[in-house]
Amino acid sequence: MTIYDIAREAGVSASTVSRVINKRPGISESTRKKVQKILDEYHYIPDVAARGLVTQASRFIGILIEDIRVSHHTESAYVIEQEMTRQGYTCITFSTGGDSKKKAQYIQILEQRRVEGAIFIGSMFEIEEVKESVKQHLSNIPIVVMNGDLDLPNTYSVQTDEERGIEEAVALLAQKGRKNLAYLMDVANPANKRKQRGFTTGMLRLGMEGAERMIFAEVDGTAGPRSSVERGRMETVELLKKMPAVDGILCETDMLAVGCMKELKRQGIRIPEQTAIIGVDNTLYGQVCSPTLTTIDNKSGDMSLAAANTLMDVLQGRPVNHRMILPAEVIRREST
Amino acid sequence: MTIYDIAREAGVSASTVSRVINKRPGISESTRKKVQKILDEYHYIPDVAARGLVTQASRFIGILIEDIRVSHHTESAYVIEQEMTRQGYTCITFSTGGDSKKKAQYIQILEQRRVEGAIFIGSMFEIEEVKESVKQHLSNIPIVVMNGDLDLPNTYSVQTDEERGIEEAVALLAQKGRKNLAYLMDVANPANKRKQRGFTTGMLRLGMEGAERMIFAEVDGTAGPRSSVERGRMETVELLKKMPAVDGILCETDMLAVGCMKELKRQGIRIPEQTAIIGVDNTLYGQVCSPTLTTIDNKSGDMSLAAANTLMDVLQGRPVNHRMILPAEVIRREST
DNA sequence: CTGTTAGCGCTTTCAT
DNA sequence: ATGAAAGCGCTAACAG
Repeated sequence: MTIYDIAREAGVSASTVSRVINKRPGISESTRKKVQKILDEYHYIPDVAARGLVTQASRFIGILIEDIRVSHHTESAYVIEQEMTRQGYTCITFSTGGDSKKKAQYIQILEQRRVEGAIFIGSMFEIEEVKESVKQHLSNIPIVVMNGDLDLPNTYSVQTDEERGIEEAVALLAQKGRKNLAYLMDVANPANKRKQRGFTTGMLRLGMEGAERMIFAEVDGTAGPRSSVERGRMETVELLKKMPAVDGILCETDMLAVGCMKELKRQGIRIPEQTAIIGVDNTLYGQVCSPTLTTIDNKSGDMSLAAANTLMDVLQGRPVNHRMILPAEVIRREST
Repeated sequence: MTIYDIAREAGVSASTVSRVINKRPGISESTRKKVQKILDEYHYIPDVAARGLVTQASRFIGILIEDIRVSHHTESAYVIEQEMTRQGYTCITFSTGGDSKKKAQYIQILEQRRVEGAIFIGSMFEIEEVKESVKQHLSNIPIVVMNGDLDLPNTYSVQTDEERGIEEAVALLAQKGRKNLAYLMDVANPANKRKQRGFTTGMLRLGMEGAERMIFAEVDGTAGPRSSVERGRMETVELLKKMPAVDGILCETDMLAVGCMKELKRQGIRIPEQTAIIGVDNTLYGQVCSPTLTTIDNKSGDMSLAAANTLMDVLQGRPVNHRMILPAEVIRREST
């Protein structure tokens, strides 16, 4: 079914049909009715790709995520997709994985599809290869980076102040009388570097010595949820050997914290009496485990909405800041 | 940058450039090199929509999910997207929500985008409105329904035998000496109806009387992960009132089971000594909670792969069965 | 108010 | 081996 088939059937020209479809003014009510009837009869739906070819608008938005299975990424993808769909755009979403070459490949796919804008979810996109690829392939469409920054004329950054959130968490631990704090790290990426800095400054600010020494182990690789739990467990084994007096542990992610708690419980260490635990992300896992987990909520829902809105603003020519920072919030539960 | 710009720059015709891009034979090595050089220089990427217009192939696959935030749906979307991307297709994924009218709307969007195939994830698509909409808008492309069936000439069904899995779970409970079994239900949908039937037959087969009476409460609405946990908790409150002697509870989903366990623990009921619990879905939540949850693995990863493969098979003209059923597996953990 | 024409970026005969 | 021309389904001037 093409517009010509409809036109022939209705005894009018293709442009008239087009006008009816697009609700353009300047058409007699009678022809409109006549054409609409045929349209309905055949359940005609226009080919938006063909339309896009002439209007030069794909109505596509590209979304790149490192791994959609990570729960706060899922949440982000969901919020953005809902919002964009509501605005008449269609989202093309890819889980790129950790590999930077692959990220560049996906950027090419976005160009192939002529997306009108893009959102990159996660600080792992804050790397040189991506920046270069964006310059080459997506330099004239707006791109919003969540929890990261690419610092290009066409990129916008929406972040949560996790660094500050971690500082507050350190303060909370200190206030609870904890003296021997450790920081458990997950995968190395820019956002996590910022969190780590938050721990260091938080410690220094409270006059706690040897912050460096207390930072634990850095691991490379991909941050799958299942692997993070296991890593948390293993890091805790090591931690307890090196620092038996530890009484407060700050974990870079909830999943890490969940693994950490598993091991502490296995060794008969009571939470929070002997050791307090704090995670990051405010996932459902932190509510499901027991004791329930104190966590730093990085407001991924708010951030996602802000990202979607920012993109729409740029797309519709409204003025927008290139950087936007939302506050994080410490959510207190049983583990502290 | 269009193919004509490249052609002019290289001093050849557009068709020659097209031939180089598509690696067609019958072109001299020298022109190929010359053209390729310009192509690389300008980082040229073809517009697949324009290509699709002439080749009549969008290379799009549509994916409809009720809610991508439900963890086994996320997993499915991930597996399918990876597989399809590997095959050169691009996925357009939508979270449709529970509303059946909305589902029909999304089907229209898939037609607008001229997807070449589609996968519907979840039994909630097994409804008349969807079937009608598919007949009207997607009657000539292959559609794979996961965990459900639409029973149309162009639809294919891939399912896990959860019914049988539940039967086995009932047998496990009986074998552990449990006499007073209850079945906690989540949201009403076709897949859950099948599970419920599994419980009933499982009970009857073991000669356990009054199966009906033991089936608990049916709730309508959307099955968000957070709401399911809360519902599990509340249903358990009711259950313990009506059936204080309950010593084995089968929950329709892990999330429900997690909520159920939360309440049992709150009331000081020991798991599994006093009451054994079994969930469905084999989510990470079941590994994170304590005690860890015995669950029925519905193999969503396998099912997703099977769905993706089935779709590819049809797309490439290989013979395919219209129905495919995979076995479920009971995973034993601490809660039994 | 409606039809004719051209063209979006690409591929594909058909000539040469 | 290469180019010219037509056309995919649609919209957008421009006429009338």
